[in-house]
Amino acid sequence: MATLKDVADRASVSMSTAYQSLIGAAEVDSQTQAAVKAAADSLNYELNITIRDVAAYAGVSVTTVSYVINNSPLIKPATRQRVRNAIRDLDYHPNTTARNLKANETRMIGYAWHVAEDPIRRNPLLDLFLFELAQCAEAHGYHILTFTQSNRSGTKPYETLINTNRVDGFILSDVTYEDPRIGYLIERKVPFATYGKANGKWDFPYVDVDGKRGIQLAVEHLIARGHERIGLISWPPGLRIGDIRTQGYLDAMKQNGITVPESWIAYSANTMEHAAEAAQRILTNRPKPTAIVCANDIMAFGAKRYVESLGLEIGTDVALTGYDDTPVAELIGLTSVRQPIAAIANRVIDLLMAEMNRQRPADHTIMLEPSLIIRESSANFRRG
Amino acid sequence: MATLKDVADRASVSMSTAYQSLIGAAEVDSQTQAAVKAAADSLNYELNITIRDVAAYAGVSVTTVSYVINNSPLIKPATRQRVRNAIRDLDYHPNTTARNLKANETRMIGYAWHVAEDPIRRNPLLDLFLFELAQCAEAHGYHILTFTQSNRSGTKPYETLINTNRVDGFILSDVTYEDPRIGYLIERKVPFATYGKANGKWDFPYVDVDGKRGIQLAVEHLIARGHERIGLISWPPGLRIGDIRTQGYLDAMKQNGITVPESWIAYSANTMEHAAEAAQRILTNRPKPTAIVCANDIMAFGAKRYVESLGLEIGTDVALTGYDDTPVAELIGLTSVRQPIAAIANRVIDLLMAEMNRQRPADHTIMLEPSLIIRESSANFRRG
DNA sequence: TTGAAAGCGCTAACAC
DNA sequence: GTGTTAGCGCTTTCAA
Repeated sequence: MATLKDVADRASVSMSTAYQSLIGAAEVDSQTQAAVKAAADSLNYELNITIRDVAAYAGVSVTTVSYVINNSPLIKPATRQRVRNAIRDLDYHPNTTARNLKANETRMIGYAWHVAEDPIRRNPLLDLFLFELAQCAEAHGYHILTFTQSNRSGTKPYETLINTNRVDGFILSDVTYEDPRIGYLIERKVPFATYGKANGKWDFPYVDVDGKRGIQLAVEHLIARGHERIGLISWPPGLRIGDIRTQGYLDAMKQNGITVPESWIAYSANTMEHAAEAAQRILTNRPKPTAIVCANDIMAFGAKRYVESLGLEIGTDVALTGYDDTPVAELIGLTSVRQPIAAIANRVIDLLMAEMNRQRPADHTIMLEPSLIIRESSANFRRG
Repeated sequence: MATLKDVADRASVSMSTAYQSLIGAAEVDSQTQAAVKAAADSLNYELNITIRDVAAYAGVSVTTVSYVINNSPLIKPATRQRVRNAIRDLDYHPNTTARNLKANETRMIGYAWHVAEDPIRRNPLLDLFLFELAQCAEAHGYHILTFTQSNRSGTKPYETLINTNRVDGFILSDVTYEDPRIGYLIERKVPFATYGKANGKWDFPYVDVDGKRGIQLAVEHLIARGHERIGLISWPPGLRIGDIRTQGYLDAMKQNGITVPESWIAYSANTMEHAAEAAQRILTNRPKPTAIVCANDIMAFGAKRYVESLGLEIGTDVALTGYDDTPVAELIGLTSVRQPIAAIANRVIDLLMAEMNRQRPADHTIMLEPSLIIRESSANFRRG
């Protein structure tokens, strides 16, 4: 392949003129432009500025240009300036692929989220999380490659991406207790960091949010508002996240000296209908509970439906809290526990960056605090 | 850098044994393993199977291996099989970066969505859309690079990605009337396809959903249910998408011989509060409208709030329809217009693939049909 | 039908 | 401080 210099030489113009001509700049008269274009054609040259063009333009070697690009302190200021000017004049941008080949890296981070067949198990916070993730990654010179992963695909998509050198590392979310991806990535020695903790047997960097604390915030808020008979709707025992939230409720109640009869707790599948039934079971207690804490926003929504079907008012007759602070919580004025999405993304990227530099910090398991967003659903308690 | 063959020679074992030893296979006795590892160490070799290792293992040249990888018909079946075995035995995977450098492509597609400061303008369907996008791209051997783009960033992020050879093309969504990204990409001759139409002056491939038709579906459904006095809540005129939906309503009413007084139409900003006020304005008409069509789900939610505050029942006293079929619509039983997300993603990727092969089909502007998801909010009409 | 070798654009050891 | 040059792993022309 010919270079820009070859074209310039053949057309008997400066490299600058050749470049200007090829980009069709108005500064160059049309006759010269035509001559240069003819020269380029005859050499079968297509405009594509490389490090060699910059070197030729600046009258230095490619090494020098490379050093300038990479901010090496070796280069004399005058030379550096000359190269910088060349880079500017030719609008040069280093080719990432070539760099990556040389460095054997991609500066790409793989991320997949779960798409369940169950439509209710969607990912309402994906837009926020992914945006933050991408932003943090970009701040470190990386980009996010989003790929697909069905429920049954296991480690396959990860394998492929690693084997074809598509990514340097991964961010995982929706981590399960015995997540096969974690074992696999550890074995393959591929850097990764997760949002969510696993079983504790593996040692790997993760960020988690204190789910116990989240529920405690909700319970304590209700107690402060004067509630004492507080029910709980949560997932049936066995699910890590559900167990943690249930425990948070039990702990908070105990700490406040409230004895919880079994009938204040109702387990529910993750649908409005089941949650509505769960609310019904709780509210048949006498005396009737005045508040219900829910393990997520969907369940809270179901509970709300049931309460309103009784002709009672949410926030006044029965207080309600959710979890996750999904858009629906804002919409229906539901007090909900918010996870610090931006902070999670930041920290998990930080952890991954450390992994990729093969320097795992001592504190590579990070626990973040949730916060309670108070809305109308728990605002005004009319003491019965 | 030494090759696997060098290591095998130094340890006086076969390449197969050398490979097995280095991956720590149980089949190789520990003494041999140690010897091979020592040889690798002394050569400063790190296991990394390249096309040259495969060639050496199969006793052919790299050219032959390359041909096999790329399914060239030139290779004799026996040779092909030998190479295939070598690839299998060494678990070889071609390095994508090297291929990309050679081919001057990345097999990456850039995609960014809008993240507005306004939290209500979130992207509740991103999880679906992005998943479908990634899936279709992967079927073509491409991956999605998600990057960030604030409201004010204009074409900058696109520029950077192009200049650094990060992507081969783009998918755009949230396209505005005079979207600067479109002009820029056309000028730079970078392949792209959009979800959403622009002003019509530019010629580029896009997929759009017939918004007029969507509203018509809603109106016709309501009329079929016996409604005649049907109001509309939409964005104030001037927004492309809003204007289309408003027009859909006007057309459908006209086609059904219903004259629409101005007071049946209320414009609203995209919040529940404004939509509630809009609903109020509509419902002060006498005789009172029995149904309200909304330009999106958020507005429908606001309208629902107002209707219920009147002690009226949605679906029985006042029918309501939304648009977008966001998760909230399902949750509250809102009849809503659904865009065919999977089909959109499929078609837009198809269009982009064609662009990247520099072969734009004649039908490169595609209009897809929405569908109406009927739920309780328009289910039972009690004729006044 | 297969192989030798040039080269994609870049980095960095080594030489001067 | 700067230049020469050998690769990174792959594809592909040209030759045999």
